[in-house]
Amino acid sequence: MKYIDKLRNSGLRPTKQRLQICKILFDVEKTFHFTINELDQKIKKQIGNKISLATIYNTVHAFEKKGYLKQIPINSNQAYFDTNVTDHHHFYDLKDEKLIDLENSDVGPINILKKINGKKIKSVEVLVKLED
Amino acid sequence: MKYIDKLRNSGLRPTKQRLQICKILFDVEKTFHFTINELDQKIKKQIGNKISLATIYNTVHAFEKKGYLKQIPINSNQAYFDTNVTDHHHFYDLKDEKLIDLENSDVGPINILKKINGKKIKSVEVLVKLED
DNA sequence: CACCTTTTTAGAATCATTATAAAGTAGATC
DNA sequence: GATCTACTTTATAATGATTCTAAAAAGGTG
Repeated sequence: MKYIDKLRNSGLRPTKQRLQICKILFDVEKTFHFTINELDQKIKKQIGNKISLATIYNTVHAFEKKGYLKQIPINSNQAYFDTNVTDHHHFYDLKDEKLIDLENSDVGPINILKKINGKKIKSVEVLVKLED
Repeated sequence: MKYIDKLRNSGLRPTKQRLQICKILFDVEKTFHFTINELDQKIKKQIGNKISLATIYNTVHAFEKKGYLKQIPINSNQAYFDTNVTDHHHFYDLKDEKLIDLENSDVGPINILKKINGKKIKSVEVLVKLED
């Protein structure tokens, strides 16, 4: 029920596929990071059936637009998404290609002094790359 | 001469193509941001002749590895490189898809409190996304 | 010059992502 | 619940950046 309302309130029809993806993404204790490919695997394993890749892309992008997911800026050959949409940062382990959350309190306040005319700040993201 | 030495000192043979790319990347007052595609265009325009795309990729990656370039972490369909390898940060204008330098002094010190066992910090990069 | 290694190159291959357009479904209206 | 319309899903093709391949070219050393 909760996801039906969530989707309806965002102007997204609560289709079977979207509800299944919601279940996988949001029906867990902890937030997590994923790629489209990893999500596809998870759907196959947990739901049994398969959802078309195009639908997965569509849904993830729709959720991102609605603010239910965010994309994490890293140089990778594929896009990483985060179910934690609160203001926080990341470690990126270059060797394992894994992301680790960095709480805001682990970084401290960041005050951007420079201003750009006519533009406003949408987000401030810190990426800390790790090596061995 | 200076680029010949620079390349030799890094264990890279100073080939015609590498020297031409050095000229374009480092023979200018200001540092700048570029994509492979933009670099390719610039080579065609400034040098006249064409360097194979594969060579441009190879060279840029070699220079990155040697620390003469760095890649900027943003979510884009293509990789952005920076000729400024000093410790600094970026604005990313989401509308224009343009990068703007953010000096360290415009951000202030960032102290990462969290430690990850067995890993050390290679870089700390701040990306500030801008919207209208 | 002769030799060996590194580099360049065109073109093919790869792989994530996006577009297409046909079939299916949700939700409103009667 | 039948009907209609707009929104979704889907398989598949298309795109586009990047990487691979393997043959030709060039650098460097003796």
